This record gives sequence, C-alpha cells and structure tokens, in this order.
Amino acid sequence: MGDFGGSPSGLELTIAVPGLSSSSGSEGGGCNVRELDINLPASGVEEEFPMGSVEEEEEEGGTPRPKKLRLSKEQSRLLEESFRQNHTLNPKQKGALATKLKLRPRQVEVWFQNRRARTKLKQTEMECEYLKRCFGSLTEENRRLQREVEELRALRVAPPTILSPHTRQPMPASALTMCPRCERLTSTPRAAATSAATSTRVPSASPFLSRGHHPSSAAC
DNA sequence: TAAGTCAAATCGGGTA
DNA sequence: TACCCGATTTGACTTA
Repeated sequence: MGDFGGSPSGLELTIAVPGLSSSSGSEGGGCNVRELDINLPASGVEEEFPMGSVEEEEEEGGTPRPKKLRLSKEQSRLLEESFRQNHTLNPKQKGALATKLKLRPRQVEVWFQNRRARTKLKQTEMECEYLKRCFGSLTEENRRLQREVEELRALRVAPPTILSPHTRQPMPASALTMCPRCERLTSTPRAAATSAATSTRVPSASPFLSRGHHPSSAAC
C-alpha cells in the first residue's frame, strides 16, 4: 500500500529539500485489513453513525459492536481526495463530507487532524535525513580544511623561501596568493617583481609553490 | 503468541 | 466557544 492514488494512508508531501524526492510510502503495510464496513448495519446496530455516536449506548445482550472504526476504502479515498484539495475544512465542508461519507462531522475532523499530523511527521523525518546528510558533508569539508590549516601552519613555522617563477629571485610569503582553482600558492608577476628587489633569502623547495598548477586560473 | 505497526479516538492546552 | 495541535491511549491488524 502506501501511495496516494489508491492508498488510504498515503502521505502528500511537499517538502522542498534539494536532492530529495519525496518518497511517500510504505506505511500501513497492513492495510489489507478486514473491511468492516461501518456503514452497513451489519451487526444490526447502527444506521447513521458507525460507532461512538451520541445516541447509541450499548444495548445489552446484543452482538458486540466493533469497538473501533476502520474506514472503508471508499471513505479513505474520498477523504484523501478532499485532503489533497484542502488540508483544512470549514464547518460547511466538514458537514458535507460527513454526510457524504456517512460519518459524524467529528470523525471527519479527527481524520483531518490525524492526517495533518502524519504529513507533518513525515516532512520532519525527511528534513532530518536531509540535515544529517548536510552534517556529513560539512564534517568532511571541515576535516579537509583543518588539514590544510595544519599544512599552512607548518609552512609558517619554517618559512619557506620561494623563488619567483618570473625573476628567479626569492620572494616573501606575503607576496603569495592561493590559486582558487588548483589551491596552490602562486604569485602575481608584480608581486614577484617587487619581491625580487627586497628578498635575500636562500631558495628552498615548497610543495605549495605553483609549479604546474592550473594555468588558466585568474589568480595564476 | 508476543511484539510491532498503524490509525481512530481522546485529552488538555492554546488561540482567534 | 469552536477549532487546532501535540501528546497519548486504544484497538485492529500483521509479522516473526
């Protein structure tokens, strides 16, 4: 069971979560319940209202009437249909629907309340799943950035002397920028030129130097 | 047959 | 006061 077209308990979900398609579903695996048609005076008890109606107190010695209403498929279908059109009912609609379904208005009202609750619960579950996934990817991203920070800190402890690729002169770290595409350190020709005049450091290799980094990047 | 699931119904509080 | 909502209870039904 478990979809809207046919299922009495299918949930209509409209959650707007990127990358999530609303999979309604599943629930009520056991809705192949015995269709006790509460509208039929089968047990000779009720005509208008199925159970718990105001006027019917238990008649002694009679066949025990079902204690709990199970809506027929047709009733559920009509209720679902009307729920799809409107998630709340005004008193007029409620009365009309109740008459149509041969239920008490209160029962229609309760059905809509429970239906709204189920919809909300389902939406909350889906949001929860989505947020879990967000948390996972953000944790991963955080780890990656932490590693990067540590690597950069290591560079600061023993400041590398980087040769300008343009002038072959050592340049200060302040003249370096990060290429946003390939995430390597690089320098602008202007910075390299100015650094050439001031720096006197001995060259050493750096794994972050822009050797072979992305050539078409703007920062490169 | 006990445990689990689903949905109808109830209860109590908040609100327009 | 009627209505809604969240929490809870209750009973029908399924499943392991």
